[in-house]
Amino acid sequence: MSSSSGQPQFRYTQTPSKVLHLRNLPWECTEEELVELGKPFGKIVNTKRDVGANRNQAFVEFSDLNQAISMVSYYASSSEPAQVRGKTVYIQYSNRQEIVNNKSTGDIAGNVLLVTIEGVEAGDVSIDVIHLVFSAFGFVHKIATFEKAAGFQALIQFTDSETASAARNALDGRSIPRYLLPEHVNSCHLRISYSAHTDLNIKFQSHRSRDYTNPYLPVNPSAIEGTLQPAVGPDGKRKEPESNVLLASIENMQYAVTIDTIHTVFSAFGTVQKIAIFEKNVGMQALVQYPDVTTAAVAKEALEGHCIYDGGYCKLHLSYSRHTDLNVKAHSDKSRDYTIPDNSLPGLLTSPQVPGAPPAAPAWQSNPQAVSMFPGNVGPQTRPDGQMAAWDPNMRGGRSSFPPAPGAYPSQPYGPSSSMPMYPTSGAPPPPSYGGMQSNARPAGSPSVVGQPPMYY
DNA sequence: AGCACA
Repeated sequence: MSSSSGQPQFRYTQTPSKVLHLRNLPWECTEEELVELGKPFGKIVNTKRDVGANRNQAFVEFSDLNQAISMVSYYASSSEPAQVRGKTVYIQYSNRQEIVNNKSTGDIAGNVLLVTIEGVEAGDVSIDVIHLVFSAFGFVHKIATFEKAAGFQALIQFTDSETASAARNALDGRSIPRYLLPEHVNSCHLRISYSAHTDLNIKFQSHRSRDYTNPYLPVNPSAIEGTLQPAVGPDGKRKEPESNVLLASIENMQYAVTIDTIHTVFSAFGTVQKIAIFEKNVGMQALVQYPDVTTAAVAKEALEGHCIYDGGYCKLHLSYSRHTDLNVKAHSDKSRDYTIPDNSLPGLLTSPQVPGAPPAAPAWQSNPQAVSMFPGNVGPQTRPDGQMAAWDPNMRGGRSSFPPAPGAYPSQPYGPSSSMPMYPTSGAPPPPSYGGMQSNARPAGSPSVVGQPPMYY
């Protein structure tokens, strides 16, 4: 099994922030010590201590970004590390832009309620039911739901604390009416306190979050948030830390591009773990997860600006996603998780999973899904019956093309000689190793047609 | 030695 192999990945290239993340702090490091540490570089206006499982991390926020930059820069080049009580302290930019002190005990009335729904699974209570229940007390602006150790929780934003208080007083300790819940739910007590939030930051309408004040907010197709637009830093430059997950935008989509197409294309560079596709305006986007950043970087470099099909069709644009591990259904029309065996497709050539066996071989050695989903030589014009050829394990290296969805081709814009898609070599194994930094060299057997002129543009 | 509340 190759479930997201490796350790959690940390980003070493970080966007500057006036908030710094400090770790390896001594036990019970005081706020004064933190302020003292930052004093040579600027004014620390906020801190948050006792962060992390060991409570030995902290955040400090400078009044100005440049002060934070100077501190990070100083210790990056200093021979003496930052220290507190003689203990080396490791300093990085935080991945947030400000410290939010959440020392609310839940008793200070605010316009946002924190609702814990006891005794239910997250899937039992829909966001629409929550909305219905709490709308009885006033306009619900936003809802965000999440699962924590405490259980299924929701943040519910009202206009003001008076409305929130009314809802809290009426509903705390009560239950959601049974008729609004699945039959198997027996008890459903609400425990309500106040959140320290005043305005929730909802990025997408999804099954877990809603913004009722903004009907134009994009709908998130599969709860994959925050990856659709590359983030833009304060200076307007794209900040795009490397990631093992690529975001592929497909432009000029004259032909149908399926998950299988994506899988075949990207498998040329390594094991594809997961894929999610979704529509974006008129085009299409895909998130493609590799086991590691290096593989993703190679694929990104090799594929950027190239076309899946000859003739400038289905041009790929790659960027790094902020995701590192996609949360997708194993086998739906919009997603695949190749890291878990798919038993729903009998006849699919899946290598037997022996307990304790070494992880699956790299994609170029054995990629059953990719190969099996691409029976060879099934081209748009090559099968008059329009049927997919049966999978033939011996059919390796043959040219194949992607059978388009019926009606996907409004016309045949070019002749047979040029109609060969670019990535049909499902059976032609790429070289055993792509480890060498061949930079611009396209790996043999990677998306290109054997015996055809190169079709990269 | 690795990020706070989704």
